Amino acid sequence: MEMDTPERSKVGGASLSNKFEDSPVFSFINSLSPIQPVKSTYATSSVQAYQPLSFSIFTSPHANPQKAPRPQLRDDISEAAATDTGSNNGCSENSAQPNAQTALTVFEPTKINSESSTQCLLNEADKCTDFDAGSPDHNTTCRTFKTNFRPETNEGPSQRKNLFASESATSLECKDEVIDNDWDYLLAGNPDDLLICDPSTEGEEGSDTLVDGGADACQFLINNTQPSGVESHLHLGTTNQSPDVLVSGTALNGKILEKVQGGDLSSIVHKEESQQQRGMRRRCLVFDPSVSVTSRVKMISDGPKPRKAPAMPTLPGIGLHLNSLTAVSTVSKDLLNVGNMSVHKSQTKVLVACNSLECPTGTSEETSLMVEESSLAIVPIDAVEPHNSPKKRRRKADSSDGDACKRCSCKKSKCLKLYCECFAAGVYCSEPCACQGCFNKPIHEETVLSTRKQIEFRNPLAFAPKVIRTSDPGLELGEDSNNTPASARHKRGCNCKKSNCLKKYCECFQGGVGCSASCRCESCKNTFGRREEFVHEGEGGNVCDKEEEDLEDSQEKAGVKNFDPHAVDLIPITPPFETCGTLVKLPCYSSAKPPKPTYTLPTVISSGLYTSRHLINLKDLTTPTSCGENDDRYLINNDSPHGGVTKTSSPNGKRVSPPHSSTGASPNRKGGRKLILKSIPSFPSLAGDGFNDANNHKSSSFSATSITRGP
DNA sequence: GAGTTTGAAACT
DNA sequence: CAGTTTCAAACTC
Repeated sequence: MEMDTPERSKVGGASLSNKFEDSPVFSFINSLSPIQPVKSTYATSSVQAYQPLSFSIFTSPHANPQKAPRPQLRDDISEAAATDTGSNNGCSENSAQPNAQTALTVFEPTKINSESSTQCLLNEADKCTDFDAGSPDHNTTCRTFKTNFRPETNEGPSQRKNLFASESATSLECKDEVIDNDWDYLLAGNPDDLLICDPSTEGEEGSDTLVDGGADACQFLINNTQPSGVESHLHLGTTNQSPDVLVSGTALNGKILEKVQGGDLSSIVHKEESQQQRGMRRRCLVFDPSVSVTSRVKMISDGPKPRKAPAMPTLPGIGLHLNSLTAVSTVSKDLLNVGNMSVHKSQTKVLVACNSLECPTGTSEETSLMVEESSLAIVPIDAVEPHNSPKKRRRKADSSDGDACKRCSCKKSKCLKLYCECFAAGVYCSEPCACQGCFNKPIHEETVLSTRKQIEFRNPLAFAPKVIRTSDPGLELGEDSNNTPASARHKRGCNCKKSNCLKKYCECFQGGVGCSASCRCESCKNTFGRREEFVHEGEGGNVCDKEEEDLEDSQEKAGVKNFDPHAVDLIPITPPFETCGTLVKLPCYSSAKPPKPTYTLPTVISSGLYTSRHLINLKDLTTPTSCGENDDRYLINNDSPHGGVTKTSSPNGKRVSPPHSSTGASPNRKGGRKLILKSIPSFPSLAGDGFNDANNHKSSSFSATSITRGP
């Protein structure tokens, strides 16, 4: 295609990092790119935005892979693979199988919303640019997930560093391998779709902190094929590919699979690196992100003894803070626009970053999940970023469109009290925060933990989610079972007097749940269910239908956005989106009568954990606004005797209700993917049993993260 | 953007 | 445990 030249140029340029010129990778790339590296002129696309990042990995200036003709790339790759097959070139040591037939397909592009992906990508790019590019202190990490996660994957390359979805990525793949950066690349066919840049990954394997280089960070580039007909785009996986195949492919010991798919055809290049040679390091694999994630998770448990993460590793990068995710007020929109999600895994850690378009200006929120064998932590990637930086402020301002990205603004609490939403959510403050004198940072980890412990000692439920959605409220709340399906209740109950539980002052209302018997509110008019009616819920639901209309105005005023539960069906759930967006907000359906489909987003989605060792909070994986059903989607405890999908405790102590039998049947789930977090430690309490509990689950820790697609 | 209102958290 | 104070978010102008 006409695009070939530029792309190749880009690729070549990218690969031509000074640093790596001598590397075999470089050679390989060259072989792939006959065209002399040229400074990329493709600046427009998001890809470009990423490029700096991607290249930063190699510490070289970047070329920008823009729309490179996928086919071309693929072809190149295939050729390279074929060529390399006989060679020791790291890129395709093992069997490159140019033949699409053999390609492993993990990914189903068809269900992904290409536009969304694209858009997200663009945003990502911006974000990358915004956040990372300029932050010398931060490891630039741009991550984008554009793929679907699949639970099936059992194994993956133990350490994957980067997945590049663009041509450049492709070229880089090989290079990387040689370089011994431990990067794994996932090549997604559509460069637009995916781009992951993780410069940080340069650390040695086993390096503890992402900050340090994110040494082992595993990043996935997942990409969605763009139906747009970009035939040239590379696709990962095809619709019908069975996960098994993928699994097997990934399962190859020490083998690196590089898969490039273009359209229907996919080619896979298997790279095999003997573990003896590279130990855990495995190279390029193009595959479904889910696989990656899972693999990583698995690795965590299997991997070398996890080192304690020092300070919170934070990768500045593109990402969506889980926290911010909560802020999304327009769920459906957001879901559609879901940003990216990337997972970084070091031997002992997994970093997951989600980006969403929610942050319009690239003020994206970045959240990273760090997982260690014994712990799971979600931390804002940019947590270490200084607060109040102009950049941050700008972001915050930019997020004015909604709650997205909004974080704390503590002035006196040092972000060490529950006043601080970040702290309360179990996450470190990050760039979007406008706090002053903040101690809620990785560098003050001990202080944070001790404070947290102190607070928990005082109130064991202090860090528990304020709002719990469950299909069995009674179960969650310890209340008498009232059979209110999927109703969520404020765990502690509000105490509103003047807001009538119609404003965000009311935690119940904010959480999109009705007031419960535990509330002490006055003149409750909570549209999600009034306290007075709570007692009647068991009889028929608690929603005040008759007042709904009148209350809608109130909700709107309160910033509560209407959420169309059915929108989910419309949303092509890409893992990233789904993961991010859904985590934040998913429609809750009551088996009976759904509460008014209005949801409010918590300002901060708690999902983090401070400690490297202890799982702190993922509570908002099952965000307050999410229902148990959704929770089930995301949190699954395989260890559970219930067959893997059972009540799982969120890190934040939020319990996840087992999926209803009906859940699977939910139309909404149809075609949906699930993100499964296995064995997430239960209540993250640092002080009490929760802690132990978490430890009990420690073994499994983040055993699995995946999104499964429904039938 | 500044000031007010609100209710949770913290304190006594 | 109750009352008061402190705090930061939510809200209003």
